[in-house]
Amino acid sequence: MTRTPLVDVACSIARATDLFGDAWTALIMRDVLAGVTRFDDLARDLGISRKTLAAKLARLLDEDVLTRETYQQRPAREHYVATEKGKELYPVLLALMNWGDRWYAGEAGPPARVHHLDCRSDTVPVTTCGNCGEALTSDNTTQLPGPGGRIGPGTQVLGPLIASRAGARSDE
Amino acid sequence: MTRTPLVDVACSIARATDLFGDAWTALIMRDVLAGVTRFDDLARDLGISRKTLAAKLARLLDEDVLTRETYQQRPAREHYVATEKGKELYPVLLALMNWGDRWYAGEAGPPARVHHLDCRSDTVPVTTCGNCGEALTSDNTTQLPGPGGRIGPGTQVLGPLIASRAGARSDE
DNA sequence: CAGGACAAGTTCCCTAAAGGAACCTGAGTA
DNA sequence: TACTCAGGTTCCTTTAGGGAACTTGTCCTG
Repeated sequence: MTRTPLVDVACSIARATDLFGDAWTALIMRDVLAGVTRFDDLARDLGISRKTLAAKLARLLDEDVLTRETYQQRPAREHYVATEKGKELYPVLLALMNWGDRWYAGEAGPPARVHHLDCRSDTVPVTTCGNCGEALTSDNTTQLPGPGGRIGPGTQVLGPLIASRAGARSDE
Repeated sequence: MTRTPLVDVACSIARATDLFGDAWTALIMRDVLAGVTRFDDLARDLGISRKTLAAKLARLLDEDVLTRETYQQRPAREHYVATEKGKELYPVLLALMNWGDRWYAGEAGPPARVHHLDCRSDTVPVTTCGNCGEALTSDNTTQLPGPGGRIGPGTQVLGPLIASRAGARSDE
């Protein structure tokens, strides 16, 4: 497939997407965070080919999103556990799930509910501003170049966009 | 590649992932929501092959995430605009970007900042409980089967998981 | 009014990543 | 010693994605 390597693109979405942007990684992380952590269970639950699963897990270990931990000594078995970095993918999963629920839940309603243990109620995740707590939307926010900003594929948007929001057009 | 069709799996993450879980769709949506809406601009900005871009856009139109709108009459040109459904993907992008920033921003810092227009400050998105407003994490939430729940690949987790959080293991 | 520029795709060929399914290996345990 | 199970590998085939050139319909300019 010769995917364009997105890692070195100066855009955090691109970087995250490079890892997370395939059909399986999100589902693997969902399962791992939900407690399905063993190779065979993952393979069975996801219906993924064992080969692909092995590759994905290797990548996730490599990226330090998952670690392998021994969960029993006698026949020495290991399973996969989310690291801090892995756990922080949870908001991404929630957002994805929430969107899927809103737009694809059939008449039967969403297939799963998220229950917030602290307030003891089923919850709908809302992405809010860390400052004021208000919900963030594409309309009430703008992207501005940050300290690490630079021009390159996938970021050329920044320059022109800032310059003029309307007729953005990057010459090469 | 013969990807397993995830659409009919009873998991909203899977459904969302089926559309969103490829390297490009997230980046296309980022650009469209940021104001890069024309075919050529997208192709140039993303460094995506025109063929793939055409395919992705067709899919997004098909899914009603984007619409085509005429933006000038004289040489009759159209561009792509996010629908309501498309705009609601924004939280997913924010979560992805936030994660990328936290874990992949180099010494230079994140490449872009999100500015919240309402409170006039650069913001960090937080995924919170729609009820109590507290931040949601994988530790303070559980997934419970919803009204549309059913067993199948990618959802088999629900049964065992609910039954016992520890030794989950789905027999077939 | 011919020639070039643009925007927006489409077509062709090639490569590599995903799927399927069988095979492998090392440690219990009957 | 034979069997089972967890956790992977290996081999082969299919196909989405990359690159880049080609196409079509409209302007614009000399």
